Amino acid sequence: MQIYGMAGHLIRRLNQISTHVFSTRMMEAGIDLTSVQFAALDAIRTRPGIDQATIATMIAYDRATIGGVIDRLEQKKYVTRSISKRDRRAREVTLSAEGENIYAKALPVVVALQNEILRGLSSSEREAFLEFATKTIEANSDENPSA
Amino acid sequence: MQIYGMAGHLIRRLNQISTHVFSTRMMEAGIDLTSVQFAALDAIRTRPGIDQATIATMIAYDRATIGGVIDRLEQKKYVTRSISKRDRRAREVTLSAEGENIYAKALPVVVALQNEILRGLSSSEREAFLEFATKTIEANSDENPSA
DNA sequence: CAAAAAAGGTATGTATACATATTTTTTTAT
DNA sequence: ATAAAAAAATATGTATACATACCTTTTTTG
Repeated sequence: MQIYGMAGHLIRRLNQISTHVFSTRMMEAGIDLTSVQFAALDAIRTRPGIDQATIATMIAYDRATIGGVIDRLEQKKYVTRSISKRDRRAREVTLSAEGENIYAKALPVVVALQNEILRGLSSSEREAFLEFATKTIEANSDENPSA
Repeated sequence: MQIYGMAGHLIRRLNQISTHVFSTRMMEAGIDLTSVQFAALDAIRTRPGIDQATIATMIAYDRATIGGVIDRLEQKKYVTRSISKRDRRAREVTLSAEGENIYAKALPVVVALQNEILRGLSSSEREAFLEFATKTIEANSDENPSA
């Protein structure tokens, strides 16, 4: 087993843990949202009437995935979708009242669970970790803006 | 947008970058392996005749996912699967000659791309990052051995 | 302005990723 | 030794995740 100490393996495990903490805490709070769905709600809330391609860019996903995510948010009545009058290719997505409610309910839970993900690190270590992560992401975006 | 600085979001982006670098470099090298498939080959190579549940535990996946991964490795002729004589529930998985070859071809590529993922960090920062990641994973495994 | 390029969305296909249920087989407990 | 519990696979269902192709609409360009 040569892979245990590799960056790729460790990062995948971190993401696995992060996702697990997220779903556990949301479930406990009685909130039916995945982390992508929450991120999408967050983007839509910031820019009401946003189109799907912009949501995808903002939260770093591809259009196809976001299409499916918005489908499910629409099914749950958290967002509404309508064809834009300015650009008939685009769908304008907006939070419903239920969407605002679930977002307000979820936000404190989501904020609280962030430190839980990094449990095991001290405050200063957490800060350093997040800084290294940010730097890594920036470096890779510079190299490959499409990724 | 409240999510940009959150641990969960940054970790997902890291994983996205990591996966992207992995597939790009493997593709360039003419190797048809995903990161999970490589991890599985690595585990099988370490313990020839290993069963799927043990593979899953070693590389931190669930059995259902690994079942599909082994299916695809078998289709590509990189592994062989047979019912264990000691335990007829279990499938003994072993690398084929082609599997050994592709592993040998892939390993240097995989090793080389690890630092590329963390480009943007200095050597000492890379080391610190990997240490923080390891610590985080350990802390979460202690809290939740099943995760 | 008409052809070409680009952009938004959807469709399709592949590969995770994991929860839950089911089947088969083995192990444990009485 | 037998019923019960546990374990290994597989099956099923849901949700990413992303590449590629396609359709429609808009923008750009000659």
